[in-house]
Amino acid sequence: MQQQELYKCGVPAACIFCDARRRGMCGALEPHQLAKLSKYSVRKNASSGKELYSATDRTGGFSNILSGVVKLSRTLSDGRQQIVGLQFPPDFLGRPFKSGNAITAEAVTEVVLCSLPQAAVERMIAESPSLEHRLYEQSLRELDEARELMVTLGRKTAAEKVASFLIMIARHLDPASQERKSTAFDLPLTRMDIADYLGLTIETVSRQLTQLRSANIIQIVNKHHIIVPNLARLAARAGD
Amino acid sequence: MQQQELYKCGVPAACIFCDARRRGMCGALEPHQLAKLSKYSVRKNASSGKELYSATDRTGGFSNILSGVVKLSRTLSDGRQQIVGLQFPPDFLGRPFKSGNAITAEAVTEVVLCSLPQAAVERMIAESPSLEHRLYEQSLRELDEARELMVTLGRKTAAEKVASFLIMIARHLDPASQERKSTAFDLPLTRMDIADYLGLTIETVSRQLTQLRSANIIQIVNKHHIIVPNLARLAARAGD
DNA sequence: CGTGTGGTTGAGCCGGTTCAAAGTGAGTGG
DNA sequence: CCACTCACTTTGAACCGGCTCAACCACACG
Repeated sequence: MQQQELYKCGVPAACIFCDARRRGMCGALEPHQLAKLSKYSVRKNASSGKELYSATDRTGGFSNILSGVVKLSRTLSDGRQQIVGLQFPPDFLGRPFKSGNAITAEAVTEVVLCSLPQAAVERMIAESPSLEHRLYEQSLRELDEARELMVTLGRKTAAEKVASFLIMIARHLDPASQERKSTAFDLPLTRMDIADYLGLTIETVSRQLTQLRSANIIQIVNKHHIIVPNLARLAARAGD
Repeated sequence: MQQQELYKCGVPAACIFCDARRRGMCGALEPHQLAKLSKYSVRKNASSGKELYSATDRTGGFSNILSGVVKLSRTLSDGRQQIVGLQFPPDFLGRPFKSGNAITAEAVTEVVLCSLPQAAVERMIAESPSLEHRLYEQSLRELDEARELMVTLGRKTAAEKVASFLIMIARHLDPASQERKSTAFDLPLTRMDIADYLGLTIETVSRQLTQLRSANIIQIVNKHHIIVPNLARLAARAGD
């Protein structure tokens, strides 16, 4: 078995079945590096609403998201909030090197993290170019998604925004849906979060969802569970 | 003189006074690497409106912006456009590794580029971790700016958008303005570009600018030249 | 000059917000 | 098991910020 071989090669027990090793940043590490890093790693659970790191408290260090969804957001002084990114497993959470940016990360569902001290990660980055390469690739992916969202925020109508959002969620929660033409999933976000993601109000989000339902493009079975019988028909409403 | 020493160390003549070497990606290279790369480099000029690379044509390779301003934008099928990033010297232009993203880069002013073939850059990235580190840092900076813009697009009023935009431009064109409290600059963008950056129409941009002028927060001397006597008063209108 | 391109200003409209009220459903305690 | 609560969602009605459409202005260029 391949897994046993890997184990023999010195992969820490906790990492063997970890998604971060298969698809996340830990995949860039040699077994001995992984062993070193895993000495400092701590498994953490956080429930919905838990702040994982914030503008003020920069001590949060870094983590791999093992399960759940995390939102990155910025809040203006008068309380207006904008979600500027959503992170799914096995994304890496945390901003290497300093940044003046006041961004908050918060769990939107139950979340399991593999948390690492900042110093250990930064040391490992310095000595492992392939780790830095992996992180660079993630930041480029985040940049692509950020630009996608900018188009949505700046130039799409409310209806197009909600359709785009549903497609984005489907892509993340059910990657295989590309091949098939239908999908179903549980929305990990509340209406409030969706509104903060799309630059809308909860009322508008709600209205657009019921409109998609009336047009038979989606079925809403219980507020969070959505069925999309025909992804192409949904995509046709996304505007791009 | 330091410059002479560097020259003795084998820095190519064309690179000696180049900003990309002092503050851009070339600063991460050893003289011999720089010499190698500069063999393939071509100085290019582009005038306003010139497409530097596009969704379809991915052959454009990479370049350093030596002077001028470049916009990155995406256009929806019906013509709606959103600018998703502005790049200033000595930024690096081009998306390493593949991306499904259909983003276009276009000169918004006269632009001078130091253009490099894609293969040469990717080879150099592979063998120089410090180069990749430099590029990673730029992508993190772009990500910070992208998120800043998302807040602007999603949650700010037209007046706040325009004020935020002016502050961003001041920061890039006159970095020393932080220390002083006033500044003046030539807007590198047309009203149309500003509108596409802020998710507004040209009319709204124009109205907000005249409103800032009426409030004596800015002076508009000739459509593009703006004077900001008191940056703090402008910042107070930016919303955050 | 006329022509064209980019910018400004005005009037009316509309998509999305605001404010208000009612609906839904999970959790809790009697 | 039901009644009660609380958080979230939906729906309705009125309002308003930014858009649309249209006219005019400024200035560069032939």
